[in-house]
Order: sequence, then structure tokens, then C-alpha cells
Amino acid sequence: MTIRTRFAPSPTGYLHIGGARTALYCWLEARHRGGEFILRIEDTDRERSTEQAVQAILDGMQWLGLDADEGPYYQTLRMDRYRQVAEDLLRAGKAYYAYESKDEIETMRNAAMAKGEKPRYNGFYRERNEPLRDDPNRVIRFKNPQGGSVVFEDKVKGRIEWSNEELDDLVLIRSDGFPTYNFAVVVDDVDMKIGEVIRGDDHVNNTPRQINIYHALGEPVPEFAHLPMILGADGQKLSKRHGAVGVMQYRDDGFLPHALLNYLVRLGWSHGDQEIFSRDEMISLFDIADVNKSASRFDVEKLSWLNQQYLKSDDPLEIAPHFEWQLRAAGIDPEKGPDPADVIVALRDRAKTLKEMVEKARVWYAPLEHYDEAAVAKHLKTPTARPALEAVHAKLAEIGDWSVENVHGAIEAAAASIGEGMGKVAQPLRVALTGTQVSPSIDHTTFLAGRSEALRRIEAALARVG
RNA sequence: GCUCCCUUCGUCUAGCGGUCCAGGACGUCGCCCUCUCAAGGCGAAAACACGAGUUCGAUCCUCGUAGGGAGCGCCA
Repeated sequence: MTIRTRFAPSPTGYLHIGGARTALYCWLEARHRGGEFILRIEDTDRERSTEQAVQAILDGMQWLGLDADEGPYYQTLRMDRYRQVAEDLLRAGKAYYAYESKDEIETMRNAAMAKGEKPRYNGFYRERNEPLRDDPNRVIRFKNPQGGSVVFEDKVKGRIEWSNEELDDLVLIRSDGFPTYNFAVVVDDVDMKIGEVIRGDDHVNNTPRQINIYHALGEPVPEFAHLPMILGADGQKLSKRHGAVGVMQYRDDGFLPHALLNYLVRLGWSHGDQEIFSRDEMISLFDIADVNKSASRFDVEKLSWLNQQYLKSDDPLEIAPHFEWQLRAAGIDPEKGPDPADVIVALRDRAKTLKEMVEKARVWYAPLEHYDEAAVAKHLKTPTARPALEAVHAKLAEIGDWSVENVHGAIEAAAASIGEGMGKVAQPLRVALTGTQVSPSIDHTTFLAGRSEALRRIEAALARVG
């Protein structure tokens, strides 16, 4: 039987970093083992679930390329099924109706707490066999085993043992007829034949009670793998205050989806000393059993480094669409300047994100209006500036085929013609073309400006030469 | 309060009893390269939370302590 994993987010917000990694691991595990990956939306909380959040999650998954083989399934569409299973349990004597109000439960808990005990439901209606009655407080509770313990072998945490003494009779169906989370997951995972449950480790505590439900249902218990948390750079729980937490925010900030994936896969998992993983390598090398047990912090610096690695190694033609998208987002028309692929080649050693790249690319997409004073003073108000610029102007004008190589040759020739080194020509030229002292190599900088614009800017600079 | 989980350089991690006076990567610092800035190359500083055991020998096994986290809902 092929293994089936699932990612089951509740649509109460966008797909955040932690969720994205969980989804990635579920997806990788399925792909690695030749199984299936299922997407399920856990939307039983009608208060907090929204349509937009569902869409945000779907968008995030798509951007990351985590394609599901089935789904999305929606829990709200399966209400009848949950009720049916709960009734089966009732008939089998494995569940019962209880009628306490929320207030009563609350006082029960507080009382236990006061005695230094764990706050739990006392099982008042468990063995009463009272005739069924209508009551707004009526819920269905699970008859949790009273002795012994639940033991399971977590694929990342190892063996975990839980005494049934710690567990109370949890609510299966709420008074409003909706299933509770712990019940719905089990029913879903059983129905969807999930063989391996991979989720955040905030769920370890729920696992023993879920296992008891599997037993009551007479269904095989799946394997479990609980992933450690991802914390913010400050070691605190990830929150909105940490800035970009929605996965799509990383796209907006100029990261490549594959860079994020690569960063995420290494956060809590590793394969020797390897840092860079292609999609296929991830799939073939990933093993859920190699996942770490402890929480890790999210480090944008390393993400940025990885992003640049991909910016440098990917085919510029593949990056181009992402870059153009970013240009437009910044209000720049890609048509009004050099070929994006050429710009990428010139800038990828100098930018960690596409967003940075766009900022640095601005000079070639808009007329040059501003000159940096210090740059002008240092490189234009010099005795060699005029001869240097005049020489370059002449050589550039003579070029037949406007290419980076020919531009490079022209600049070298210009330097030679006035008996100076590259520096004496490159810097004034750089200021003339960009208004600043910093830009990519001078041949690329010139090439990207285009011949007519380059000549025009040199002429403008000549007017400022001291 | 109770239960469960976690603990190697600042960060991500390798390590599965001797190969470790602990390896790699990001970041930091220095040098080289150089038309600027980068990128790249080379190098440096930087960690086994603490305390008991077990063992001929512990980063690795056991138990405590400390610190951190999660859960204890008719939320997921």
C-alpha cells in the first residue's frame, strides 16, 4: 500500500513559515516514498475561518510548488460523516451524552486546579445510562480508557508514553453539533487512509487521545512524526511583529520559491554537510527520520545567502519573469530599458534578492537626473576626467556590434589612448552613467545603458567636468 | 500547578562510546583578487547548559538540576 500524507491547515490566516515547512516535509515524505500527498482544510472553526485564508494557503502552496495529489478537502463538507461516526461510537458504548454547561465544566476545572491536580472532566455521565434528553448543553463525549497507558513511536521524537490517567473524556461532538478537532482529524485521517501523520509538535499532546479514538474505531493507528517549532530570530515564537510571516511576503520581498524551500528543508533536517538541494535531491535524500527534535530559529541572513546562490546559478531566462514581475511591482516598465536577462547577469553577484536587484537596476530604466556630489567631486572634477570621457565617447561611438565584449574593448582602448589605467577611465565613466561611484563592472554598466543613452550621459557629464 | 517535549559555535547543523583539544554552512573579522561595489579564493575567532553516575573511555548511554517550549477547551 502506498503511503499517504496530508497537510491540514486551518484557514485562519495566511500560510506562514512553520506551516510551509510542515507542508514541505509532508510533501517530501510522500514524494520520497512514492506515495500521495493530500491537502485538507480544517475549517470547523466557523468564527475564525475565512475564504481569503483558504485562498492565501492555496496561493502559498502553489507558489512553492507543493502540489497535492488530492484535495483540498473541507471538513465543513463532512459534517454528516462525523455525526455518523459519533453515533456508531455511542451505539457501541464507547461514547456517551453529557449535559454539563460550559460554566459547570469551568468550575470543575478550577476545583481540580486548586487541588493541584490536572484540570479534567470528571466523567459524571459516563456510566449513568440516562435516557436521551434534549438539552442545549448536550455533547457527545468519548469514553477514554481508564487504565494503562498509550505508547507510540514518534518518528522524530522517539518513544512517547502517556498514562491514561492524564486523559479525560473529551468532547467528540459539541453542543452545536460540530465535531471537535481531535475527533474530526481522526475520522478524516481514517477515511483518507493517511498512513503517516506529520504535523507540528504542538500536537504531540493530542496524539494519545487520538490514538485511543483510533482504537475505539477499530482502525489501524498511523505513524506519527511531530515537527519541532520554528522560532523567530530572537528565539521567540514567530509572530506578526517579526515582519514577513506569510509565505507570499517572501515573494514580494524578492525571494525565489526554490530558495525558500531549500532554506526550509535545512531548518530541522540535514544531509551531511550539504547546503544546496535541488528539488529532486530533496526528494531522493529526505527522510523524516532524520529530522531534528529541537526548535530552530528563522535566519533571514542565511535565506538571503541561499537566494543569491540561486540567483547566481539559475538560468537568467528562468529568473527573468520573476524579475520583471518585481520591476512592475516597483513601478518600472521592463520595456523601457535593457533586456531583463542581461540585467540579471550584471547584478546577480551584487544583490541577494530580486527586490534589491530592482533598486540597483533603476538607473537603466529611467533618465539619469541625480548626481551624487561626492562622486562628482572625486571623479569628474579631476584633470583626467575630460580626456578620459572624450576618449570613451569616441571609442563607444565606433563600436560595430554593441556587446559587453566590444564595450569592454572600447573602454580599454580609450584608457590606452590617453595612457592611463582602467581606473582613470572607469570611475569617471561610472559617475557619468550612473551618477554614483557604485555599479556593476563598467563594461556591463555601459552595455546596459545602450549606446545612445551612454553617449548622451557622457555628453551630459562632460558639461560638469571641472 | 500537572503532563509531555527540547538543550553542540551568535544562527542552521555534523556527530549515532574511542576517528573530536568537536567538522561544515550563514554571519563576523583579516588577507588576496580588483575599474567601484559585490562575487570569488584563502585564513581567523567562535560551541558539546550544569552535576552526578555507567564505562578502561563519554558530545554520544542513565538519572537529576537549570533553562526553554508545548499542552491541560464544546480552538485548531
